Amino acid sequence: MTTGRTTPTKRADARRNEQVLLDAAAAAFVASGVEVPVRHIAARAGVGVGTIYRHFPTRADLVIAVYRHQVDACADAGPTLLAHADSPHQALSRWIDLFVDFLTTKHGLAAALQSDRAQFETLHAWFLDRLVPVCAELLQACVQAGQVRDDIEALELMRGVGNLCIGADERYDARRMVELLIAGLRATTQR
Amino acid sequence: MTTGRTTPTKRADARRNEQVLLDAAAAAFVASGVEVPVRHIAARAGVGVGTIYRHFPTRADLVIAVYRHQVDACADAGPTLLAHADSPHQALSRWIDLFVDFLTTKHGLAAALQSDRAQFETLHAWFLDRLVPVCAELLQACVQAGQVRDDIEALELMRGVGNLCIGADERYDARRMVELLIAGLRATTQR
DNA sequence: TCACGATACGGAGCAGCGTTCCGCTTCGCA
DNA sequence: TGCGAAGCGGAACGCTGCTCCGTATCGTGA
Repeated sequence: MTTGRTTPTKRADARRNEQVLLDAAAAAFVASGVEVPVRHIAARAGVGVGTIYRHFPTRADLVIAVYRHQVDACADAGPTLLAHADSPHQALSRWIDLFVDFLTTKHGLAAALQSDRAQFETLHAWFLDRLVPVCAELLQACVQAGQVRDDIEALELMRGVGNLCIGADERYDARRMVELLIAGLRATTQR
Repeated sequence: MTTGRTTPTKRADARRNEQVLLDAAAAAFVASGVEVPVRHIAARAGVGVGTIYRHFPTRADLVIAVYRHQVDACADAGPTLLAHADSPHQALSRWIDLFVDFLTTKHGLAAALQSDRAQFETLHAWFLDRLVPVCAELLQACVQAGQVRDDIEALELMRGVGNLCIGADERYDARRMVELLIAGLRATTQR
C-alpha cells in the first residue's frame, strides 16, 4: 500500500526462520505433545517468542502449519478410496482408519482439538472444515448403497471419532472403540 | 497423637465453610463449567483461596466432593438395573444412559476428565475406580447372556463413552454417538 | 559501496491460572 | 476468662499464552 515494491517478498532471514520454527515445533510436538509451551518451541528453534507470534499469530496457527500436509493427504485420500474400494462402506472404514492413525500418532492432538480452551477453537474449526466434506461424501455414498443408516451427520461422526481418539494408551485402544462406532453405524434391518 | 481429645471434631466455622464452599462450587460449575477459576469459587463463597485449599487439597478433590453423591447414585444403580431389567443388555444400555446424563449435564466435566492436565488425573482416576467395577459387572452379564461381544474391557468402554460425551452441543449429540457405540457392541454372528 | 527505510528479532512484561505459605483471627475447652 | 489449637485471607510464586517496542538486520536505490 505505502511503497508496494521495495521488498516484494519476505526477507531471507524471515523465510529461514519460518522453516526453522516449523521443524522445531514438529520436533517439540513429538517430544512433549502439542501442548508444549511456546517458550520451549522458541528455545528449541533458537528464537524469541515474539518471532513465533509474528509468523504464527496463535498457537493453533502453528499446529495447523505443522500438520497441514498430513491433513491434506487425509482429505485427498477420501475420493481416491471411494473410487478404488470394493464398497462405499469399505472406503469409509479405511478413511476413518487413516484419520485415526493421524490423531493417535500425534501425542495429545485429539485432546487439544476438543479442549474448550479458546486457543484451540481455530484449530478445531480448521480440522473440521477440511475433513468434514470428505467424510460427508463417503457417508453419502454408504447411505445410497444402503450400507449405513441415514440419520448420522458427517460432522457428528467426525467429532465422535475424534473424541474416541483422545487419551489413547496401552489400556485404551482408541482404534477398537472407533471400530465399534463404525460397526454401530451399519444399517440395521432389525430394530 | 499429641492431645487426642482437645478438639475431637472439626470446628464449627470450618464445618460451615466447607458446606458454603460446596454450594458455591456447585453453583459456579453450573454457571461457568468445571474449569471455573478457584478464585471465582472463593469469591462466590466469600472466603479466601487458602480456605478452599485447606478443605480440598486440589481442584479435583473439590470437583469430586461436589459430584460424589451423583456418582455414587450412578454406581448404585448398576446392580439395581441388572436385577430389574428385562435383559442384561437393556440394563447396560440404561446404565450407560444414566452415565451419559450425568456427564452431559455437567458443563465441561467430560472434557475435564480427559484433559491431560495433571490436576485432573486424580479426578479421572476416582471416576474410573468408582464406576468401572459397576460397568464390568453389567458387561459380564451381557457377555454371559451372549448379547455382547466378549473382547471389550469395561475400562475401555467407560473411557470410550466418556470421550464421546466431550463437547456436546446443538450440533453434536453425544447420546446418539454413544447409542452407535453400544449398538456396535452387540455380539455379531456375521463377521 | 554505502546509507537508510522497511522488515524482523528478542525478550521483558502483562494478565490469568493453580497452588503455597504464613501472619493474623477465631474458636472452644479447661 | 485465658490461651493453645485450628482456621482464615490473600500476597506471592511459578507457570502459562500473548503483546509490545527498542534494537538489529536486510536489501535496495543512489
